Amino acid sequence: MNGRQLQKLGVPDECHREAITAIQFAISSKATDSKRIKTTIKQILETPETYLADEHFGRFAQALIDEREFVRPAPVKYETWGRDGIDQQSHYQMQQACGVPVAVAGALMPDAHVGYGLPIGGVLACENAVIPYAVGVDIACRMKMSVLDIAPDAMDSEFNRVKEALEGGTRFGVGGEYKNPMSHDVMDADWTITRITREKKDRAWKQLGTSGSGNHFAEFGQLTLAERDEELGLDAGKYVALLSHSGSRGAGAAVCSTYSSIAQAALPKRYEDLGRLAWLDLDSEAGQEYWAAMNLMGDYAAANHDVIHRQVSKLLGSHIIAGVENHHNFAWKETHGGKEVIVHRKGATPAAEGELGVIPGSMADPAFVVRGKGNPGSLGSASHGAGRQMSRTKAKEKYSWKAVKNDLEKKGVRVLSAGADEVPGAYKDIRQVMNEQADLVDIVARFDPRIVKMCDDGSKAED
DNA sequence: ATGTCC
Repeated sequence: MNGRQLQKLGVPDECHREAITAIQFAISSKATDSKRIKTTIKQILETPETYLADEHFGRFAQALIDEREFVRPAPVKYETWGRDGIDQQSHYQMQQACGVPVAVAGALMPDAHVGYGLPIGGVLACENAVIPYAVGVDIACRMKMSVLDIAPDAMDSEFNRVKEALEGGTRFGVGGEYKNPMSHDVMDADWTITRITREKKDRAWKQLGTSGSGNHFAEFGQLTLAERDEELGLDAGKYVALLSHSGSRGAGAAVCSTYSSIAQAALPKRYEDLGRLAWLDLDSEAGQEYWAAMNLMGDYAAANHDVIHRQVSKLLGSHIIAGVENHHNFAWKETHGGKEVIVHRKGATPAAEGELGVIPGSMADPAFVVRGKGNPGSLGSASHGAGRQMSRTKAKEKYSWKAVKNDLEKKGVRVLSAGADEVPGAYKDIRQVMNEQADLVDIVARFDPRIVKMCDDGSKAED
């Protein structure tokens, strides 16, 4: 008897394996034959309780009862920051994520918006399991800020030199790569830990020092500290800083899709609707592979920013005197409520007590260097930006890039290239978002963008 | 956010 025949008889998919085992056992021990088996199965389906002690069909009967009694665990509760600015669809996604059977806690950040699987701005803690799409496509998408030893007025008086350093120090575009790859220790790491990292190593090497597309950027701006910060090692004052937003590029995306496909194929039938929220048990082979690959992508993304900063500062003939950096698409083993859990932050900044991070606004609005407060409700997290208030398509319809560019120049922000879908008006107000998460982070310093480089989408930044 | 084979 095959799966199709079992299905026709009304045997639930979840019990097919037990049914087939039982039938084979019963036929081989001559307790039944292929002519009578249909009738037997029908009888068991009617009253499984009476077959529990049956030598051949007991386990099948138990599986049927378990299946009938199964109820999904209720979704775990999650706290939301900035409730008014978050759409219903993001809440729907977060609720569904909280219904994943391995989920133990969740939180939604004030910049939340819809994503694949877990919303962007979503934080989800799971027990001994990892969800590739709760880390995100761009594994270890992250921020890095370097404070340079040059005077703030250089961004005006030596604009061309600064501009050339920015343009020469990184590269944008989906397939963006270098013909002659940069050198970095991360390429000496073991990339054979998984098939996909082994296959993508060469491309990853060529993509070292690149910025990608979408909301990624590299920019110069003025960093302002109202008072000295010991950890940063900076006195109160104004500085020039380089801020970059990039991730693990093609290699990270390949790791995500490879392991989410494995997870989705293994999704139990009763959880089929969870789709991209499919998880991998950390004790499974695939789970361990993903974890190792994710961590390699973390090191690689950090190296990617390292190369960008090294190149830009070298071209400028400057030195790095201080810095802050953090992943905002990643999963960590952490202890919350006395229990070790896997905390996924997808578009969320780690904000444990005392932890430094960078939260960007938009090209016209400040980024903030923040220090975490370790709020247990957000699982020690904060937003990773202002969050979109408008889709990319809508932003392109509503705004004329030329007008926006002129407006920005009046505000003292020079955009070397960008897409019309990244206009400041497409984002929520970062100051309001910061107010909404005042119980998650303290502001340490403010960074005002001055010279901005993003991926050109075709709608020219140059007139 | 990425990159083009089911």
